[in-house]
Amino acid sequence: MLERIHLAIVLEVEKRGSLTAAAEVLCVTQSALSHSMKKLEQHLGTDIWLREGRSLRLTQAGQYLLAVANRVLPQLSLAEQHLRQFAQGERGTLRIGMECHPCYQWLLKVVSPYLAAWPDVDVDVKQKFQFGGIGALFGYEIDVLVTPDPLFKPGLQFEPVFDYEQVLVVARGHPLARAPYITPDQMAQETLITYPVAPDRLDIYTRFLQPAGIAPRRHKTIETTDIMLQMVASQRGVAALPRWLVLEYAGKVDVVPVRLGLEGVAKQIFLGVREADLGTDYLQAFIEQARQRVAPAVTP
Amino acid sequence: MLERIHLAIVLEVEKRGSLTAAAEVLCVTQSALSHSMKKLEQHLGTDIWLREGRSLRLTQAGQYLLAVANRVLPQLSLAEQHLRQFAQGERGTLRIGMECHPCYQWLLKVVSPYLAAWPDVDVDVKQKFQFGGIGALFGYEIDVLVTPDPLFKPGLQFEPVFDYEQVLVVARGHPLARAPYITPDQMAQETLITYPVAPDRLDIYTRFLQPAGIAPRRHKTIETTDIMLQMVASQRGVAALPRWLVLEYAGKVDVVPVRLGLEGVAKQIFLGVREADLGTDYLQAFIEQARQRVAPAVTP
DNA sequence: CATATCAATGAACTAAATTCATAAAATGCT
DNA sequence: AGCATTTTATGAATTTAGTTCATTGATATG
Repeated sequence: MLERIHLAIVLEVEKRGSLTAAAEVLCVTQSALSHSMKKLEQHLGTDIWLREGRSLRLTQAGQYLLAVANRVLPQLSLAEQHLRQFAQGERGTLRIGMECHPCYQWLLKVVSPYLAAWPDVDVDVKQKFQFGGIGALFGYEIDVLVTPDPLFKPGLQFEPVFDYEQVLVVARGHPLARAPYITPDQMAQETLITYPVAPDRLDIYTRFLQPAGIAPRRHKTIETTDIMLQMVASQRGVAALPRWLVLEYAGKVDVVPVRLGLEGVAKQIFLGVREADLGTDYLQAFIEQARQRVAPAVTP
Repeated sequence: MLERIHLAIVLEVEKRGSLTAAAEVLCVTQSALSHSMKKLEQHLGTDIWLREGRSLRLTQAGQYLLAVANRVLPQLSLAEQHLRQFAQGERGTLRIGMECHPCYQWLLKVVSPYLAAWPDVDVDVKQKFQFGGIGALFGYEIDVLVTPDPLFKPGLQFEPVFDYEQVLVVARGHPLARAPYITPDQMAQETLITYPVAPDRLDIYTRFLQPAGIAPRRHKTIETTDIMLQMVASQRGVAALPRWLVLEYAGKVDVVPVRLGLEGVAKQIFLGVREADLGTDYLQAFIEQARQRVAPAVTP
């Protein structure tokens, strides 16, 4: 079989001019090279070199083999280099899962400096998971989960990366727009617009309406934040979003945030990872990057 | 070191789904594969597979390695296939040396069917040699020498491929055009046009003029056959060429052949090769092709 | 013409790969 | 649930392959 060593020998002999010199570079004896190549020649049924006195001259087959060596050997050493980068966590694909719709805006701000700092790492963002975000993490579908619901299970590690307040968003002209805060019963007359997820995963239900036994007049779902806010601005309904996100849109869309209840609804976003991956440099670096961006930038 | 076998294992495990199945295909035991890959993993410092129960799932590094395998392995097997073709003389470059200017026309007729029959063989034609045609053959500059002057030396083999008559070419309106043959003394008044080679390699000198102690009035040299015949047609001189070549040009240029002396000058063209190369299929095939074209085609 | 250098070669040796035997874990089947 | 089967991992034994050593023959070099 044609092996890597044969290509290396042909290349090195051509570079150094003799078997003896090549042997030195390859850290074996001249005899070893002679035996190796003789075996290859027997296997192929053709000589690689013409033996002219005490020097070697490539045959046509040898010249071809040299061309192959020049082409293939760099591919192998590059592959090894890349694999070593994988080993040291300097290269890979970071697959991020999102279980928190509005966090996308925040994620973009984390990802862009991260990509600059880790040129050999690709980032992939996924939003749909067959068995939920935790399942995707366990099943190696994703490497990081961005979620407001940490689930402390063995093998996983969750870490809070930022706190924010979930608020009600209403149009500037809305009757509730000037209230310091709203009470659950005030929602009974409103149309609520949310992302299309189960109500038990929406804080406005679990932490505001359900405890008071109130339901909104109507409930519509919309996928994208932009359209959702357009709808709110045009008085088609109200929505619940992070305060920082509302403030970011303040200049573009005519909406205002209102506190949910006297105390407000406080939230945390967590980054979940597999404990086994904690040694991976580029993953650690991502968590670090996310932590630094603890206060989401707000355009006043 | 990353070896061919490692790539083969990764590829085959992915194709068959298990180490055990791959081992069977690769004709070794499952244990051997397990040991091999463990060693590679230790060398690289990263796992190739995630061991999940009794099945293997590629890690990111593993997926990369698979991609490398898919790219590199075909290159290696193609290289082996080509080398085996070199070995069996089914592939190579046939470097032809020419020591006989007018033979070029003949060569083209041999080469074109040859190339069609041997698609994996390249043909290269050379006309200048530092140490003469024989030297080029010995020095592996060329593989075949087309020459009218065989030199029977040990290690070389010459074979006649065709006979022809060297004739004088004169314009149709030339005084000698109607003679059945010319004598050396008739040349004393003529301008002789030849290829630019030493006179002792021109038959008209060595076998016609010199024996009679005659020299032509003038001697001009021209590189190409076409121009040479144009010159002859326009009465600027006479030339010596193979009869078949003159007949080929008969339709296009107004020249006629005249025998040199009563007996004419008979010539043979030989193909010279190194004896060591006689086993090479594509070389043998070339000689065979040349032999079949023993009578140069003549357009009447 | 002596000396040094280089490739080839056979035998001895060494290291590496492979097998064998077996364990541990997990899947599938009754 | 329990048993048979399948799969990977592992340590020791074995075999194979590769390497070195010692030497020869050929050929440049001074």
